[in-house]
Amino acid sequence: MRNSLQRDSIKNVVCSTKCHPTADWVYKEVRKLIPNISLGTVYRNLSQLSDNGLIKRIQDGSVTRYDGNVTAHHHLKCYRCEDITDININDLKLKKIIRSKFDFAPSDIEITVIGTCKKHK
Amino acid sequence: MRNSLQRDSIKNVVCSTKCHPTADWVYKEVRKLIPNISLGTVYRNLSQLSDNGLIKRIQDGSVTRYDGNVTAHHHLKCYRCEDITDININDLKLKKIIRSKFDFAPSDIEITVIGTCKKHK
DNA sequence: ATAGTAATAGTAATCATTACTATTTAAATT
DNA sequence: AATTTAAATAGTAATGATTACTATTACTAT
Repeated sequence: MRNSLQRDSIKNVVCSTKCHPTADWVYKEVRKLIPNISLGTVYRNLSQLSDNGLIKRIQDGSVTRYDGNVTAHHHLKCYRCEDITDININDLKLKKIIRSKFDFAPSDIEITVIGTCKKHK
Repeated sequence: MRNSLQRDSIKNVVCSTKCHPTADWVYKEVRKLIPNISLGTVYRNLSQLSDNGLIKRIQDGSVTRYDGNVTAHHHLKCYRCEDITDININDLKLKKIIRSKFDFAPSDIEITVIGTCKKHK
């Protein structure tokens, strides 16, 4: 993977927000820095960056979002404000149960909790 | 919601498989019974059925799948065979942690475990 | 400096899903 | 049983997100 200003900017945009942006949001932000960047370039680089583990791809219903937080974590999604928040949950016990009870070797666990956040209770 | 042969057939197709079918798969199956059914009818009814809690909508990456199992459950997804299996996990403790630690009122928890199933270990 | 090739901009194509519309049909009412 | 009403349908067009294509540009190894 060769250096490019476009990819650096895309990575920076994703990594300097906690809003779990969509490709389109990233496109609009990056255009402030590189006005003639192509939408295809944004998609290609978001894929490439997540394939290489430099950012994370997360699925929010049918829309794909990206996350600069690449450490293992899970998500809270408030259905009132639509905000997605990163949380840390110890899932070692869960992994153990999956292995023993279901004879399944887990490589990744995705936990999304839908509900109402403190701002909207 | 009025009776219709189309909707009944769609519901039957979804409920008599464990393969978590996509809209297109359902369309192909239902066409064996109703050859001139419209794809739009399949989409509309799948939405309607899941909005009314008669089937479940599940998100598999960017593709939407449907599940005739409407009881609370979670999923194992083998990345070798792509199979999705329903599992029961007691998530009461997790809900408690979410409430107390993150001050978040969970209404639904989605757990997807990605890994390799017993057939492919 | 040059060569080789990855990356880009711009655009077209794809694919899943939704919207539209004239017609059909379930089922409530007479 | 005939009539009415609105929900549902088939067929098709439109949408929106993502991917593919291609000529050109620009990293980087030699």
